Amino acid sequence: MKIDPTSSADLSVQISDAIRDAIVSGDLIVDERLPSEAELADQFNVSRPTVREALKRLGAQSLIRTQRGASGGAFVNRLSYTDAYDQQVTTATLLLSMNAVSFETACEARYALERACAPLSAQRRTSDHVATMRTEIFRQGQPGLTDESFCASDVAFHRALVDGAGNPVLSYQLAGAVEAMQPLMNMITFTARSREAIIALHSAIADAIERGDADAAVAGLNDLETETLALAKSVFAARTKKAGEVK
Amino acid sequence: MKIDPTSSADLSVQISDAIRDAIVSGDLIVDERLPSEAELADQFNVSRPTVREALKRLGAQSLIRTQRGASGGAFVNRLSYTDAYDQQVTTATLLLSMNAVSFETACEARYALERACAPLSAQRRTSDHVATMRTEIFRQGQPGLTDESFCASDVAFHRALVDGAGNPVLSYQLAGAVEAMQPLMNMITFTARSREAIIALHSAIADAIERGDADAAVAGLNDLETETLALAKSVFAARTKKAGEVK
DNA sequence: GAAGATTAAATGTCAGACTTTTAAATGTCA
DNA sequence: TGACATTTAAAAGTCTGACATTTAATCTTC
Repeated sequence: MKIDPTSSADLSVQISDAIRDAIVSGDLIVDERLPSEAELADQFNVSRPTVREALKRLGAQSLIRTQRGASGGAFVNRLSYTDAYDQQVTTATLLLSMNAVSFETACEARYALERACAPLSAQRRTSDHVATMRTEIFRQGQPGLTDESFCASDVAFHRALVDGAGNPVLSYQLAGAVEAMQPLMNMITFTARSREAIIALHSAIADAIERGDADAAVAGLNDLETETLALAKSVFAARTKKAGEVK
Repeated sequence: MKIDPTSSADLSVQISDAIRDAIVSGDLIVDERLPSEAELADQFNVSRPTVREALKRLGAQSLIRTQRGASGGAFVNRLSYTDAYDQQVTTATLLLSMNAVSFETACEARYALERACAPLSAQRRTSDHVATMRTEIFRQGQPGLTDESFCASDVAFHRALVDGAGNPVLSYQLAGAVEAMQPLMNMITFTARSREAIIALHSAIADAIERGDADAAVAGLNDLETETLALAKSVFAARTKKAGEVK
């Protein structure tokens, strides 16, 4: 690992890049301990704060973890599904909120991806997954549930559906699509009637998944997408009209 | 934005969390300038290096960007699709390589997701997308192409297919699934015959997309998945046998 | 008014010291 | 001998204060 002191790039960037490359290429293997900050500073011929800035950057991407105390230090981190999942969700959420992605676009992407999981889920889901879906459906029917809680339960329902496919890579990929939609969904007010409609569709989907009927599950997701889209459209239309009246 | 000096968490972590929350919640808006490092150090009652570490972490996640010089500083960054795309690809690649994900699992996830895009792509693809697919198919047929280049072209083909759906959120989500597979694909040696088979399937898919035939496109992807899986299985089997002989 | 020189503000870097955490080595006692 | 307390040292975390570098705005001069 070497850096180029004549390069215009910041030293700490060069250092974090060098270490990142070593990790990605496999030169540094999982759980291997990096030299201490002081040693790294020596090796790269920079000061310790500069090394630290580089390490912080790597830590932010879960590429390393640090431990204090004797026999502590920076260790190459095994990127767990949970870490990747979390990163994925925050990135997707920010992407959607910062780029004014339309409800339609996000919704389309989400349901397209979920339909991809449905056949696998119908085939492999365990009873646990079905139970979770049922539980969430029941929760969604409880009176007095806030819109936020309703949305959160909706996310949990869809996660169970996706996890039912039994493919962790798929679950990870879907994390962003499913969870990042929540802030957008939270902008919707659910009337008692629209909740009823959604719950009915959820039940149909859960039934299909339980009896291993892939086609019915896909069809159910299609219906749910149509319903969600129509609901959003009517809510936004009402809001625009109201804004016009106020003006 | 406040931090709790009695908390056991590292100060720089608390600071980066506080700023991150401010960005995610919308308290800080895109392109807004943060106070200078010295001012932040004052506000949080910490030293400048501590603030800098926090900022580096945020920079690593593309949440902020920094500029040197007068009227420089840290600015809230609009997370672009390209930034998100890149992050997604590196995370997915690392996740696969560090967790010994089987070829089958990754392959299944990838094709499931691609099949989700196919119908949309068949409906909306522009002539550009079709042209890209044709170009890559042609390239794949060139003699003397290395296995790596063949894989890279394969990725380009599939990206065009996905982009054809005209949904940037979908393209972003698929980035990880498509590109992270490449290192796994690179482990495969492609014989002339297996290349021929793949190219034929690619052509069939491109044809289907061009004439707007969603079902045929999905079927083509199915065939391609089967072919890829069989190919991988035979390659790995041959390798295992060879290793056994050597022993 | 435009080109160039100056200035000031901000990040980037350095050096060295101190604090806190933590595991391991050491010591003590039953 | 073995379990428990104590010491110790290594490492990350933090602070202070300084200097270097970059860059936009301002000032100066023609």
